[in-house]
Amino acid sequence: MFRFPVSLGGPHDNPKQPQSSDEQPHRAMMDEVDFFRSEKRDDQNIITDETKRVHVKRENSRVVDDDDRSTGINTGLNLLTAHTGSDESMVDDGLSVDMEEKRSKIENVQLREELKKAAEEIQRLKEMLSQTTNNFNSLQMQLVAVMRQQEDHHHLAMTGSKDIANKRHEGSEMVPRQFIELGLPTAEVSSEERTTVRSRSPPSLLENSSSRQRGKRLLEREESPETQSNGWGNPNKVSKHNASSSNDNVSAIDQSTAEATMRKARVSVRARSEAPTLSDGCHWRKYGQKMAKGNPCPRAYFRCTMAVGCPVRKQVQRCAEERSILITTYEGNHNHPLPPAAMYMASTTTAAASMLLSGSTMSSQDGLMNPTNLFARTMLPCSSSMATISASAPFPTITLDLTESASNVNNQTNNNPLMQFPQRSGFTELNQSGLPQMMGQALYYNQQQSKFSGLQIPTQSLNAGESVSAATAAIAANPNFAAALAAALTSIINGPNNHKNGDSNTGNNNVRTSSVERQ
DNA sequence: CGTTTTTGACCCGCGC
DNA sequence: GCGCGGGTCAAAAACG
Repeated sequence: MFRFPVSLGGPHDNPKQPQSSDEQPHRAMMDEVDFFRSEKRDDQNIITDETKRVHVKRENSRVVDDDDRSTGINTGLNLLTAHTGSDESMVDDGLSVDMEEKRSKIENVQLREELKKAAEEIQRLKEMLSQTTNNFNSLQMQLVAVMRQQEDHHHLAMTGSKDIANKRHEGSEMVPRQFIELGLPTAEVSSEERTTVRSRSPPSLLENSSSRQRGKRLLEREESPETQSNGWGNPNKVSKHNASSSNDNVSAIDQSTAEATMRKARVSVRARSEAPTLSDGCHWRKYGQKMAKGNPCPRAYFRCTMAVGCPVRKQVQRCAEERSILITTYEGNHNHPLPPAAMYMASTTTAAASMLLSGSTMSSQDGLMNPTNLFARTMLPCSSSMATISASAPFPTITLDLTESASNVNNQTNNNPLMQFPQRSGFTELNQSGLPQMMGQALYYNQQQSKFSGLQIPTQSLNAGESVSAATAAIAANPNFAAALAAALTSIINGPNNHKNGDSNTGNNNVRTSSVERQ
């Protein structure tokens, strides 16, 4: 049902990648074998280029025969295509020096290079996965919006009246507004609709906040880094300039408004930690510290420094009542690839922000029906103390309370699928910052599912790792790519210590089919 | 020497 | 209008 045009482009743009990643194990193994058997071949070999090539092929075929006689054809193909270069260099070294020591060193260097390549490949796949996840979330939000629109139309048709015509008009507005606010292409939006959105959307965004002017000011501030690629400098001048010339560049304003709005949604994480900050995989630069009223502990302000102009910020403050509790508030979405550890947290903020903002941008007439409340209704019954949503705050905020005792957490996770993943990933250790993101993923999934299943809390739900794996499986038509990506996903999600979830790969198909069935 | 942290100043919105 | 509080800036200091 979903398509992933952006992410699918990655692997297919580089058709070598799946192949190379697929070949890594073979290559390493072959090289080892070559190393131990090299002396015979060196004696037999002749130095001309042609015979070198011939030798390489024979060498590889020998190895294949020794290792796996039944599948000689396939492995032979792999070796012919991928091993020629390294083997040739090895032969050259053996001929020029003829010392096993040196060859072994070269072998080691080659193996390290290959490992490095493999690591880079994995890293690239992880980044692609991160992007895919974000795109997936955005698409999910679009789907929710469309379904909401359909629901509204259905409801309005049931209670047909004159007022309903007006409401329907609002409902038809809603979707394009939603699309725009998500920062997605507005090609589907007609110019007429865009005009409506232009004139009405910004106020509607702020109506839900407690202070319209405050929101307006923040909106102006937050526009500047988005419209200017230079980052956060001189927000006031830029915003004023933008405000004065806003009539000229409507789409830019819409885009910046959407992104600024996205940035306003916050995900707050309460966790016990003796460390000054929660290590979440990102690079942060502290840009300020303030003594907040009512709290003897200072509040520190950080911004992401992994990319120039990244709008993500976080606030760190210790709880006044209990100093061991660290409250970390994330705001915004990263505009750059992330390492896996950071991807977890970033995806949380993205998903949570998407939920909150979709809620805040839905029509205000159906308060409890918006995704934010779907989120609440999905999450809170399971663990009311684990996640709370603050709608009265100036910014919509999801608070994840991770300070519960381990026993409580375990008890809850037994019945709460949302907590399965954190529990698995050892989230009780605060430095394992995977949980919030996993929460976000799982929450998002559940929110969507609850939407699809008639707003019921799913009794059988996907955990975050499975959801990601499911998306991966849905994306990857190429079996090689799927295998490589699944391996990478498993390593990302489960971490190095958790191999018992190796069967999650086998569960991917089930997850995918079940999720597809739901759709 | 480049990067990060510290810290006082500043800006802005809000309430009185 | 004024003070307060939250948030940010930017120069200086500290650090690696």
